[in-house]
Amino acid sequence: MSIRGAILGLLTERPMTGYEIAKRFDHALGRVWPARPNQVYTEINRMEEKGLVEVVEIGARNARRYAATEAGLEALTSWLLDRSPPEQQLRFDGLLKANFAFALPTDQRRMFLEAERRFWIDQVSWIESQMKHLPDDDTETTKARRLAAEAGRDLYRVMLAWSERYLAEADRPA
Amino acid sequence: MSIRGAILGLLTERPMTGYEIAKRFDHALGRVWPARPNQVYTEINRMEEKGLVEVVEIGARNARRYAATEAGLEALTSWLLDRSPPEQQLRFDGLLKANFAFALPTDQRRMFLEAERRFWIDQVSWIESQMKHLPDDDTETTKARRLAAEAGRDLYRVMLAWSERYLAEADRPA
DNA sequence: ACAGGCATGTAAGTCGTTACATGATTAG
DNA sequence: CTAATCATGTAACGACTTACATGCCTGT
Repeated sequence: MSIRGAILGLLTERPMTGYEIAKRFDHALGRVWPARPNQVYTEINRMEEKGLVEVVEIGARNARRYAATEAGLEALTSWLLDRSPPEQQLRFDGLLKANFAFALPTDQRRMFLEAERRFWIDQVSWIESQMKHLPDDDTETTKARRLAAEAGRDLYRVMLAWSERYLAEADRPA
Repeated sequence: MSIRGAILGLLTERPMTGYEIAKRFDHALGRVWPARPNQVYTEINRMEEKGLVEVVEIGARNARRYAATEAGLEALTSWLLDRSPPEQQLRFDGLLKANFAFALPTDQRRMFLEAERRFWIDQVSWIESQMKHLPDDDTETTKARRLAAEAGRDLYRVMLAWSERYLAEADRPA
C-alpha cells in the first residue's frame, strides 16, 4: 500500500485536494512511485471510508480538501516501519533490461544503450532542477526531502555511469 | 510486460523449465524484478499460446523445458527497445519512504533509518557474493551481467550512503 | 465565448500477490 | 519411509493502467 503511505505523507505537509495530490505525483513523486489521478481519487475515497483521512474544507468547484486523521498518522507510521515484502522491494525494469542487453545484435545494442544514456542524463538534470526548488529552511521536512533527492540523483548517476561504461566496452570488443 | 521479457531473456541462455525460471527470480533477478512461481507458470502458458516459447523436452516428473521461438526473440528485442511508460519507470518504495521519514518521531526515525542501513548493507553484500559466482569468461552474456551487477551494487551503496548520512544528520539536529 | 486548467469519477482489463492444492522423484 | 525438492497449477483478490466521461471556474 505504498500509494496510501505517500498520500498520507503528503497530507502531513498540509491539507490537499485529490487534484493537488495527483499533481504532486505527476510532477515529482511519480519518478519513484508513479500514480495516475484516477488511482489517487479512488484510493482517497477508500481511505476516507476507513477513517484515515477527512474532509476539512470544501472549496470552489466542490473541491474537497483532505487532512490525515489520527488513525491516518498511525497508518503512515506503520507503513514506514513495515519491512515485509512486497514492501521494501525494488521493481526496476532498467536493471532487468541491463541483464539482457547482450541479447541484442550489436547495432541495436548501441541504440539501446544510447537511448538509456540520454534517458538517465534527463533524469539527473530533472532532479537537479527539482533540488533548486526545495525550500531553503532547516525543517525536518526539508532535510528529508533534500536527502531523498540527493539519493535519487545519485541513483540516476549510477545508471548513467552504467550506460557509459557499457558503451565504452562495446567500442573495444574482446 | 517485464516478466515476459525477463523469461525470454533467461531462455536465450538455455532452455529451462518453469521451475528453473522461478528459481532464477527467487535467487537473483527478484532483487530487481520480483516474480512468484505461480506468476511464472501462468505467464509461460500464455506465452506458449502466443507462440513465443515452445516445449523442447519433457523430462522426469513431466517437467516441460521451454525455449524461445523466433517470435519470442523478436518480442524480447522489442521489449528491450520499448521506452513507453509504464516500461522504463522506477517503482521504488525505498526512495518514497525516504521522502516521508520526517513524519516519524525522532526515536522511531532512528529505528527506521537503522533498519534501512542494515537492509542496504545486506543487499550490497548479497550482490557482491553473487558477483563472485559470475562465470569467468568474456562472452557478451557475462559482460552484460557483470555490468548490471555492478550497477545494482552501486545503487544499493547509494541507498546505504543515504541512510548513513541521514543518521549522521539526526545526531546533530539543527 | 471559449480555451485551459481545476476537479472528480466509472468501467474494463491486465498485472501481481496470497492462499490453497496436488503429485512425482530423490536423498538420507 | 519420510522429508526435501521438483514441478505445476487454480481461485480470489488487490493494485495499476487505459479509456472514457462530466462539469465547474478563471482569465483573455
